[in-house]
Amino acid sequence: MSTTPSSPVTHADRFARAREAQSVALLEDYAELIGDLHAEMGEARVADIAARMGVAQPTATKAVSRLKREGLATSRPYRGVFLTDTGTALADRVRRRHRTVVSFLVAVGVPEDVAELDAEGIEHHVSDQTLSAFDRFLSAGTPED
Amino acid sequence: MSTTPSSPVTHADRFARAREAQSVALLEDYAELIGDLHAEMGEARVADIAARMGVAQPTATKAVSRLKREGLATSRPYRGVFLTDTGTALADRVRRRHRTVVSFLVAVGVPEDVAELDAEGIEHHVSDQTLSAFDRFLSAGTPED
DNA sequence: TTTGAAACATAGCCTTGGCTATGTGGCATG
DNA sequence: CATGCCACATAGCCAAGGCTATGTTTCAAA
Repeated sequence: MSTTPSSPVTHADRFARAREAQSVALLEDYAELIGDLHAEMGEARVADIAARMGVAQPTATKAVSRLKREGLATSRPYRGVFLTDTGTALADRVRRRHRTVVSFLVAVGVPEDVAELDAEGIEHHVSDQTLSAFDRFLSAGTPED
Repeated sequence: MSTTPSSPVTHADRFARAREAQSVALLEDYAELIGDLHAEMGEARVADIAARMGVAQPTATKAVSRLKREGLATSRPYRGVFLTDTGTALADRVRRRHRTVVSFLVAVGVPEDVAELDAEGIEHHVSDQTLSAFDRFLSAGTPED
């Protein structure tokens, strides 16, 4: 009664969604990073992935396995890691979303370094609809751009 | 140039912080929920906690154990769960932050239901500085309030 | 061509946060 | 006052995402 049981979206639903988002967050980050490494140095080595993510090398290896299992990346032993088309699309989408979130936070008065820090966590929970709102806010706020 | 590698705050640092935030996120949610249940029904039973969080009952029990271990809650077997002063303070802080985030999202054009959904994940990654910016934005945007 | 260091893989362990199945305590009701 | 049901606890399992320690490849340099 107190929880408006007739509501289509329950408290529990929201938590379930947040849990879901969190479970794909790391995959998104790894995919984006691999894309960045390819752009910056022409290839993505496990050692570089580990260094950039701030994790031990076996942790990066395990993450790559998960990416492969999800169809986002490919790799052969002792060679670099490559994104599949799906993985590349994901990386691009994540990168764009990240930039939008950071720009948006800065636009509403968050210091750049703080925006960069917070965006890393926030971005994974920003739905398409919210992202659109951010985009609209940005284009409305910078007509002289 | 896209990732400003010369920055004192590295890519890895940001991920570490996001990981940190995620590890306390659930504790925050459980604490807030227990506070809500006390406010709504005078007590917080494990069964209600589980139902609201959308998890099985043993999962809620385990979460309560963690809360107790962290000094946020107390409980005796087969009795309700109670927040400590620290837990209450945390719950209040989380609740206020949640409301601010939702209000802010709505203020920038996100539909209410979507704001509610996204806030559940976003709020845990909003730093004090970013929260202040949201507050400032809200008071600036509603001078007639 | 050998070899040694760096890069990578693998094994095995931990914690967290889910789950199901099953044991136990508390309390209302017959 | 007995007993059955519901609430809760406990045991044991799983996957994810960390870690260290230790094999295995690769490659460049001697």
